[in-house]
Amino acid sequence: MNKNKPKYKQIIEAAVVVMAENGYHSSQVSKIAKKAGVADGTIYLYFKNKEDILVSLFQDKMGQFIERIEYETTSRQSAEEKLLTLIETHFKQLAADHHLAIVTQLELRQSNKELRTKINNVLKRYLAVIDNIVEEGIREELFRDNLNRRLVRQLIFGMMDETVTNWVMKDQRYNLEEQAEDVHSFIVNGLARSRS
Amino acid sequence: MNKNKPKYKQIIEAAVVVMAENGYHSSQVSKIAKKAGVADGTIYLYFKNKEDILVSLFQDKMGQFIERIEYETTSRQSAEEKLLTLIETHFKQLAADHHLAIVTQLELRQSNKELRTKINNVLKRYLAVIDNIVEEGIREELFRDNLNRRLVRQLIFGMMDETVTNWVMKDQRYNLEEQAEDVHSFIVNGLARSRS
Amino acid sequence: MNKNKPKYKQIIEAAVVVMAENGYHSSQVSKIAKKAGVADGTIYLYFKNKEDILVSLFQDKMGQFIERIEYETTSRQSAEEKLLTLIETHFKQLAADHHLAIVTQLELRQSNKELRTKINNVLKRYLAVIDNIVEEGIREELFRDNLNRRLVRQLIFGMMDETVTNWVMKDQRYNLEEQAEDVHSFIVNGLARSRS
Amino acid sequence: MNKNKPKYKQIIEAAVVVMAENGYHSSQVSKIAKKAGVADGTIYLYFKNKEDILVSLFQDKMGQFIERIEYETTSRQSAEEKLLTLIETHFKQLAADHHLAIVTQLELRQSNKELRTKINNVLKRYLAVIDNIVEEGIREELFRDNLNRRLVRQLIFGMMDETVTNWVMKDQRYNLEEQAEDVHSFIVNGLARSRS
DNA sequence: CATGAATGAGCATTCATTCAT
DNA sequence: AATGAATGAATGCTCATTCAT
Repeated sequence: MNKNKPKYKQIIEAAVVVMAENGYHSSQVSKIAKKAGVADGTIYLYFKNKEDILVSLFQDKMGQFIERIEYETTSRQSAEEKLLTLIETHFKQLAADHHLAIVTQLELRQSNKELRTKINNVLKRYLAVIDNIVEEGIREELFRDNLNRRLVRQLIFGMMDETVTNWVMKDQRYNLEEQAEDVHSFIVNGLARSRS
Repeated sequence: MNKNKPKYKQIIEAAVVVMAENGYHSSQVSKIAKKAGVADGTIYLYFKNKEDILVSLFQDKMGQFIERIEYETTSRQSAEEKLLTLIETHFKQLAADHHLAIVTQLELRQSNKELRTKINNVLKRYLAVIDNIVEEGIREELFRDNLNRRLVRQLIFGMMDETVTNWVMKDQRYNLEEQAEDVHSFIVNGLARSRS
Repeated sequence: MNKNKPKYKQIIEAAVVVMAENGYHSSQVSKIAKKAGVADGTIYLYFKNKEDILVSLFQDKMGQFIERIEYETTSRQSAEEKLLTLIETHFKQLAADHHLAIVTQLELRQSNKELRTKINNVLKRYLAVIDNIVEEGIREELFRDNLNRRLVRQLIFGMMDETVTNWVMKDQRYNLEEQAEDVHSFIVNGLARSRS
Repeated sequence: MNKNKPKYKQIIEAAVVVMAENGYHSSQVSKIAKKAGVADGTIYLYFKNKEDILVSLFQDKMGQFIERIEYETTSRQSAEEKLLTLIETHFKQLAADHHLAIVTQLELRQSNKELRTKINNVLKRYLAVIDNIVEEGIREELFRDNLNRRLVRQLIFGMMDETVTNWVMKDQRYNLEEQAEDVHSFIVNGLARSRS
């Protein structure tokens, strides 16, 4: 399997750095190859084409990203705690890797619809994690059950995503992780069973 | 003033259609000119360059979009009603103009950071409208005051935006406006003063 | 006759200034029209096309230029004096009109071969003036008769032209007229009957 | 070094032919590439941009041109002989390469001031060669020393240049080399110490 | 006579991908 | 496996000229 060879990872890492530093439209294959320390042609031994680099990059990085969130949330007891951990871990990971934050929030969104569809497929796994927590909250009778479930998970994702994007657009000048608590509070209240 | 001349509007409308049908990167100036029924060079009598068409398009369309929302919400009594009207009007307008929905949710986001910054400036006005409603809700003692206000308006925008984007990515196959109520409920509950 | 109407002259004068200040390739018809205080379309009531402006400009300005030289040289007695006067008047006129110097020595030479052929036709009259002086010098037994006559007049023109061009290329920073005497001396000696 | 690779030379040669046959303004990069038998993009592996082709062409060709003149004149004994050899070699080389003659005398002069300045820098070396011969003539007490030296070398260059340009403008219909003797005679007499 | 809005042909350059070595 | 020289398609913008008013 190519994916475990060192050059595969070298190219992925180079692509993240090049794209974060130069932007999507200035990330030529030759620039990525140079940063990775390989010849242009070598790229094509590991990736089908340029788009494949970007999709692989996203799969690779988001795979780890989601695994980490799954790992951290599993150890929490309640849905409420799990949700807080999910938000905190989401923010923490992106705050810890500025290059990745720029790439996922800004640069990869400049790709065409086709690439974005593939990216959305990767995100499905994340939406499932969110959904599981919501379901657990409903079972715990913490969350209400009268909202469209598919919608709810999108809303939760949309809130976190918009928060991170704003932080990146503002050049990461303030502390992202501090906002986790408010986002969590908003969501928990939003989903809470109505006052009786 | 060029902006009121008929060709200015023709070109804007053509740009929306061309971009919705062909995608951002296949929207050549010549294609827009042809669809608008003018010569290529005529474009440049009304717009500084290609980017200026897109910025103008967004300002023009979002200007009307926001005005409509301002108009509809003003007549409502409470912050809660205003918020519902805002969400409904937001969804309704995009549901009514499929081309515009594709352009604002998918295509224009493929632009570079510079254009996206200009787009964000236009959106500030919308964020202010949202903020005013939140503030009113706080005065009415309907909404709580213990959340970061800048964050709250972003969260609300992010929820609506993600909802619309998903609907567009799913090829507008379901009814967007039906989701307004759940989004509204989520937000109102999310901001509600904590149970006492 | 169009050529005596005031707008004809306005356009010619505007063309000289615009070309001297902006260079040949940045001298758009619209710029000339603006400087002349007329509409773009008006240009075409007085000139067949853009090239016609430039040819007319050259004919007009060089016509006066040569007339002045003819006038000044006629009053001189000997061929030697006439030649000095010709060189001095040539240099003096261009030194007195910096715009014209730039246009004739640098900008108009960027035109294509066709235009330069027309320009050469205008210069024929000047070459004839030079030739007459050379002929007179031969008759006076001041100049020798063993050189190709067509060549001689070209050489004399080439010397003056190169001198002026260098002065313009050096941004007219030194005194052009001071060089007339040396040029004259070179030519008179060059044509002198061999020592006996 | 790119300059010694065969494609570099192919492109330069193609540029000379294309420019001579089509004129400066009709010398598209694609035309040069086609004539050189390479792809358009290959041009940019060897040259920074279109102007760089033209500057390189001039440096390359004029470098050889001047070297040849330096080589031929060195073997002559007196300044007078050297000057004749210089003129003859100047004329001979351009007469032997009709394409190059058209390009240097007509087409390259249509370039903008910036390119012409670069061209003038290349010519400085030629002016130095002329100057050395003049200096030698003065030391030999063949030439006089009472003329501005910078002016003299310009005048000599201007005479040869004008002669060649006229020959090219007349479609090279007569024999250029035959004129060397008269030009030489004019210059030698022009610079001769005054009769005593 | 005069206007100026409209026209549309024309071109340098980039960069993802290939393939002979 | 790795290289990197070569490829060639694709496009935003300018500006001389026209012509309806």
